[in-house]
Amino acid sequence: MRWENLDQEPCSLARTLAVVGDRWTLLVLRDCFLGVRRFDAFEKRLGVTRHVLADRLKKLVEHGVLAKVAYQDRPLREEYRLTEKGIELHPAILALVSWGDRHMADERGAPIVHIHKTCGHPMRPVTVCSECGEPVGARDVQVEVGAGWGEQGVLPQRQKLTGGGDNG
Amino acid sequence: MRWENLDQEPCSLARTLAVVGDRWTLLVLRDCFLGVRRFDAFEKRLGVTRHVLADRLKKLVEHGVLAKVAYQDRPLREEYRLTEKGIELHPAILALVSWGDRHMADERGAPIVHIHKTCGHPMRPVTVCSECGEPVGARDVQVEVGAGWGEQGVLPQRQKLTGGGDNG
DNA sequence: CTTGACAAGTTCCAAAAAGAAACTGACTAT
DNA sequence: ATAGTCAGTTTCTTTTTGGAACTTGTCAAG
Repeated sequence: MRWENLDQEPCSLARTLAVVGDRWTLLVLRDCFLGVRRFDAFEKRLGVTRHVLADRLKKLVEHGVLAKVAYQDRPLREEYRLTEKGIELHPAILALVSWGDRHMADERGAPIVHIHKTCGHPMRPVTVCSECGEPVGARDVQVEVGAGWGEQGVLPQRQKLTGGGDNG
Repeated sequence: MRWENLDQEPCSLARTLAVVGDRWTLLVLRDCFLGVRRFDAFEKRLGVTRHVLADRLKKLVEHGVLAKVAYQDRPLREEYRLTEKGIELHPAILALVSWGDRHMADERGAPIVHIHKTCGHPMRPVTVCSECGEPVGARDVQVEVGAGWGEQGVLPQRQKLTGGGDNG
């Protein structure tokens, strides 16, 4: 399968990865959440080549994750800002960061700390169920075919996840 | 910056992406959560080339996200199972899937539905603060340098995110 | 008027990675 | 003997990336 066809897959993860499933794209978005907006700033902070950066920014704009906004005329200069669609990637990025904090940090601990403004404390993200509000782990969810599935494939026979628990 | 140095960055997202920040790796993990364990099964379901699949599985094993477990001798056959470290990627994958359901689905809706076994309802993941339990959005968090930051860089001047709200 | 700086790219080439498809090795079934 | 299964490896071609220089429009200094 090729990258270009990934957004046709009957899988929301594949479709999401068609937009952000690239080594640089998520780092660009991380910087967007930190307030970076300009081409040069992305380049200096990320160490990505201008070539690739231009391509990734263009794709993010095409997918409506970023918007190009002029901040001066003569010469025309444009910066990149998160759209609402882009801002909604925050939970996903937060979850990836949290995993890295837990499993990839060195002995000094997490490189950056997230302060929850509402309560004022350093926080970790916790994933809960939208219906009952209880925390959700991998073993607490069961997957079923939904309306958008189509006819293309079939779910694999469910196996138990490693480490105990019951997955049907 | 090269892919190989990414896990040295003082950023948990970069370090996480050094492990899973690849177009195929997250799709492999998605299938792991669906119960897929064998080389052939991954290949058939993903449409990835055997070459790349072998490479990604090897890297996931090296990083301790998957474990290789023999399921028969003569001939030796091994399958890949999520470790606890791998299982903890579930919130991140769920968040990416949820974004895709919301922003990349066609008119028929989400391809697959997640049922929360504890309460029995179809669910979306909601990210809440570990300290106060309130939902957390991008505009509710403030980023500060933590103990693991080192001396390598500096946080950018914080800008307001697009679409209202106040980010200090 | 010429030079230099700034910002946001584009162009060019060599190197690395990915795609496609055949090949290997240790078996089992017919 | 022949074919099939499974988990890869090898070979070859195409695509993508990394690195670095070049372009365009404008302002400021000398």
